[in-house]
Amino acid sequence: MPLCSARGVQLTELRRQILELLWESGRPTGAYELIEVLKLRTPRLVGLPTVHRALEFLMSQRLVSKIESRNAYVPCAHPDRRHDCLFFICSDCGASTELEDLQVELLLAEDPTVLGYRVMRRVAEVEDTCASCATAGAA
Amino acid sequence: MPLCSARGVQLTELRRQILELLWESGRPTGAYELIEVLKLRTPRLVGLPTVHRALEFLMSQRLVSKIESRNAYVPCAHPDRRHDCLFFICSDCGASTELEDLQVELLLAEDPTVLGYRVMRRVAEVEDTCASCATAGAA
DNA sequence: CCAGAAATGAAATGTTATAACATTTCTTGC
DNA sequence: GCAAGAAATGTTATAACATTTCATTTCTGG
Repeated sequence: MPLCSARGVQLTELRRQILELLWESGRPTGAYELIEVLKLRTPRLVGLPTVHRALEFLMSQRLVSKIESRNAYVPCAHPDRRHDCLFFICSDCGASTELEDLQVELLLAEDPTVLGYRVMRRVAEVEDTCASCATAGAA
Repeated sequence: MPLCSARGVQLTELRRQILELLWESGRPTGAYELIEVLKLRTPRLVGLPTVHRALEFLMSQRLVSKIESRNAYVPCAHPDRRHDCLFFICSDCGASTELEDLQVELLLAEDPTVLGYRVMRRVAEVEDTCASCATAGAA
């Protein structure tokens, strides 16, 4: 059974399309860039708020994450599980890797309760050149 | 010996003033808000690029960190040591707490090298209501 | 004092996100 | 089927955050 109908929400055409674009892109992609690509593929013109609403929906369903340090969005590999990922972003090519790290998850979950925080949202991002870009740069 | 002169850089009047404001504010503060407060205190009118340049300088000296999920800035408690902090941000009152967490630091530093990343920049932010706001809300 | 470097000022523009309201589309009970 | 309500989308305007560009001032070392 499709994930969205199981949750009682709709993965509409637009939302599905945006999610697809994010998977195809392979790197964190901004809302404006998504609009540009949509222009090339569909007859209708999609407005910026519409895209943001779709992204917001996709994030609420854990199908997409926002990379805060880039103001960009990436598809999430594990929408079925509630967990937090660590994102690695290459400052050179912009590619990102999602790492499921149980230790980081645990730490980010436990420390704040000591401080009196109950946690809803976690952001963990790391940036530098990835292996292939570092190799290319050294050559 | 003052930290900045020891490093061969200048903590000018403007930079010092902005750093002070951040300490006084007690919560992540945006560039536009800083300008507003500066208006009230100094005769001269400070432009947005000027503020961003000052913030950039302060960040380069590890005197200030940017909270990416808020587009806001906080003073850094440990400018003398190169390390990474975890920030807790209250979604209610907006207050932030800086936590020096060696475990998180270690994890964020080691995982990426496995993936072929060399790390320069790390972002770790956690958000939810702090203890006092949670208490106030429950009452 | 002078020359060069560093820092700041000012105007315009770029980028990202949201508010407010109208319209359309999709269900759902009848 | 069809009306009523909910959900989603369209549209315009505006808010919020950041950078480019170039001119001017201030500082610093010789």
